[in-house]
Amino acid sequence: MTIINNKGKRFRVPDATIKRLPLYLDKLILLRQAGVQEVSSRQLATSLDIKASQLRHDFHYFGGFSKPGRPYQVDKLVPALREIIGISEPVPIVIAGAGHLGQALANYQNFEDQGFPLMGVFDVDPSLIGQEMRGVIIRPMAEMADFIRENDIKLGVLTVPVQVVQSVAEDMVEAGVAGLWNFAPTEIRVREDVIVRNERLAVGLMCLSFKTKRIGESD
Amino acid sequence: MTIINNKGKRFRVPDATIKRLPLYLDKLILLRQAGVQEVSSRQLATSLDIKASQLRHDFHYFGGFSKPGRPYQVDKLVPALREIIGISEPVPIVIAGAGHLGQALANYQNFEDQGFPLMGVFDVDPSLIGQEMRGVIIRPMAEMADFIRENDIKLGVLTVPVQVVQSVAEDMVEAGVAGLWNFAPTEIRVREDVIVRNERLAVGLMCLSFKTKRIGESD
DNA sequence: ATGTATCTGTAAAATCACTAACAGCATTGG
DNA sequence: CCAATGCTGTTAGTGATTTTACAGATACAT
Repeated sequence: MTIINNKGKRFRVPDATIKRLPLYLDKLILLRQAGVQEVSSRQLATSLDIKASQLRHDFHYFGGFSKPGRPYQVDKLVPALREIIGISEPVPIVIAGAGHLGQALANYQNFEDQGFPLMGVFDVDPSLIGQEMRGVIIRPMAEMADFIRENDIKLGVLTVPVQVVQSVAEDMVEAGVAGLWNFAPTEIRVREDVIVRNERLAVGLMCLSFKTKRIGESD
Repeated sequence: MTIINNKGKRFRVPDATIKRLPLYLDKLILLRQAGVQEVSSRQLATSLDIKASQLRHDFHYFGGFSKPGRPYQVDKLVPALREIIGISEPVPIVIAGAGHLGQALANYQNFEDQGFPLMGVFDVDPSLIGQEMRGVIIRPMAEMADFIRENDIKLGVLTVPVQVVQSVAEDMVEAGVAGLWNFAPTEIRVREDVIVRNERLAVGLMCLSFKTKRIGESD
């Protein structure tokens, strides 16, 4: 139910396919780091717990990822998927909140590898300000808005306490951010053209627990 | 495509519905914390970006969550969903790796609220061992296996570096864990009756970035 | 009381997604 | 050069999910 335009043309691609593209890309980047050059639809699919035919079906919407008879080439596929997903250019991010979670995310090498360089980290705690993480210095929260404007940052990560997340989110939006990644366990209200992704970690735990209790049940 | 048994009876419930139940529960727990007592299908659904009819359809598989004409009662719904998901009893967890991410998760009050009390945190770093977080003391990694056995822990969280995650995962499985929540950006191989959930945070960032670039496009 | 608005439960219809199957290309080994 | 193998691209068929639509219940205001 989604439309993609590639060089002016318009395709209609199922939502379910769109949702899988980032999974493919993530896995392919891991493979590339491991030095793998070629991967068949079966290899890639089974490692993601889907059928090979589905993967080929997904790729078929975009076409030309490989020649018939030859497996996919990781080096070709990664940029192609990045292009489709819309992250062929690096997408810089900032993090608000340099607590444990903020620092954990800031130290997560993978974001950089996946095309999301960390440009700034902000906090109100004077004992944190000035510390450096991966070459990024923690700055006072008061400087965040200007920094976002000056560097044209479009994605903001919220790892601040739940009490202040609404206000920080508003600052970010005001400064021009187009997407918010919210780790606080609460809803935030912003302009409706701003995309909010609420990361509810507890939901992951529930799914995991659910599955462990159904081992061996008939289907 | 999944079968649920409730008091001896067997129902057939779509996977898609099952996947939404934890989202409902998470949201309802937030509402309960906010003091909300009643919620209509529309209110609950729109806050989760789905149609109200779908929510009612989902609940219909289990039945009896409300009387026709009256909205759902949060206090009734929360335990009912916990029961269905299989987490009506608290599910204790342990965390391996007390780095930033491990500490962030350990300090996440919400897990406790959602029925996943943290029983132990383990690390190899002597400077961390002995520190206390939310009443839980960081212990030496060497004690983890025995602790898991003695306390019959079934869920393990892996926030250790990628180089050692495979080995730590094996220790956990050996000690009796049934589910692993892996935050390391790599695949882990374990007995096939053990459930592994790979938390790929970068995938979330990709989805978010993707959406921000399609604002206003037709459908 | 009675009308109105709001709500859920439910079944049927419409939409969407997945899978199986196979044609045809590429490579390898004899 | 030919057969065997492994691979993708593609389509048609099947299965699953979502949406629509509405009946019947409840509460509230007048």
